[in-house]
Amino acid sequence: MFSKATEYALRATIYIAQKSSEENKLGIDAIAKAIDSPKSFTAKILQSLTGNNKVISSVRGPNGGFYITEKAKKLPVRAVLIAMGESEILDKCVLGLNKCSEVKPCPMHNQYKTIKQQLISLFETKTIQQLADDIVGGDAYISNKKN
Amino acid sequence: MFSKATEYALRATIYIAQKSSEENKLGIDAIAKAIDSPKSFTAKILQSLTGNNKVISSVRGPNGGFYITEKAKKLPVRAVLIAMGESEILDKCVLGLNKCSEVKPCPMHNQYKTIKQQLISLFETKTIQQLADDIVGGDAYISNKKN
DNA sequence: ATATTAAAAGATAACTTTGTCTTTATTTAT
DNA sequence: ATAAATAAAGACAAAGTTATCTTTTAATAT
Repeated sequence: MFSKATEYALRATIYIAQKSSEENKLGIDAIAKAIDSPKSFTAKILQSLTGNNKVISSVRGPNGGFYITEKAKKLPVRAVLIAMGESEILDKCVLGLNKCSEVKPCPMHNQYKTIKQQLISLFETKTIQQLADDIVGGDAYISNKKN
Repeated sequence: MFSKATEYALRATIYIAQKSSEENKLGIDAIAKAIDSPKSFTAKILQSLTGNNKVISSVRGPNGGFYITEKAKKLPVRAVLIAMGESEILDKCVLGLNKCSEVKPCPMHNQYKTIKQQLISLFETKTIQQLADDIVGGDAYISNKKN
């Protein structure tokens, strides 16, 4: 569904929300290892999330690293997609028609529409915080390792 | 959601189902023009659909072209995804975790699962014929042109 | 101030996807 | 048989994505 970059962005964001705080930041090595992603590529991706979009925060230097503010934890998961420029794919025509709409629907439109709405709603209502909490609570996992 | 190639494949298949028959085949020029896709690239894609997977049929030479059998029209839309090797994306973990499952769910899993099931069901139950009929009946469109 | 640490920024490479063009093979019509 | 039409096959090019490595900048600790 999403690009590798966005998958890593989602995993990294959730991991940072779960493990870090402003007092206890995470380095790129720890993050990449935990979410099983290529380190340098993940570093690049995190830059997309720390800019103006501001899903995660970072500081350089000793004891620096990545963390997420309490405020940002309350952002919907879709904020990550927006920061990665991949939010539109939730809303795109499944046949790739740019004219597809209520007045000129593609033959999949009407049935696909209701699924799309659920997708959008899911990414819009779920917060980063909630996902992190599921992991802390032992109800979900984010490890991708062999064991 | 899908690659350009798969979008073109879906559009081409639906168009062929709508406009052609074994007695009245469609050339690649007509198809590419109708679905607004790059001609040579579309030709390549159609080759993927005419092989063993056999969603569409073709014959070379004068009065040759592409068409679809009545039997193939009854295939689910997912047959096109399978032929294009993109059927798995309907079933993939949204965070890209290969370990994600009922017993070890990612934090999106439980809610995303129900949406995925609807997606799979949609592509599994809708047939190529049904989509083509919607266009013939004037209830749907497949043109991507400016007007 | 200086050294150290860690992210930011930039250059580049490998791979994949998208797209084009040319040649070949096959079918039909004459 | 030959010519013409058309898809199949193959080689290639352009663009985008994924990934790595090096250099720079900023923050902290000493």
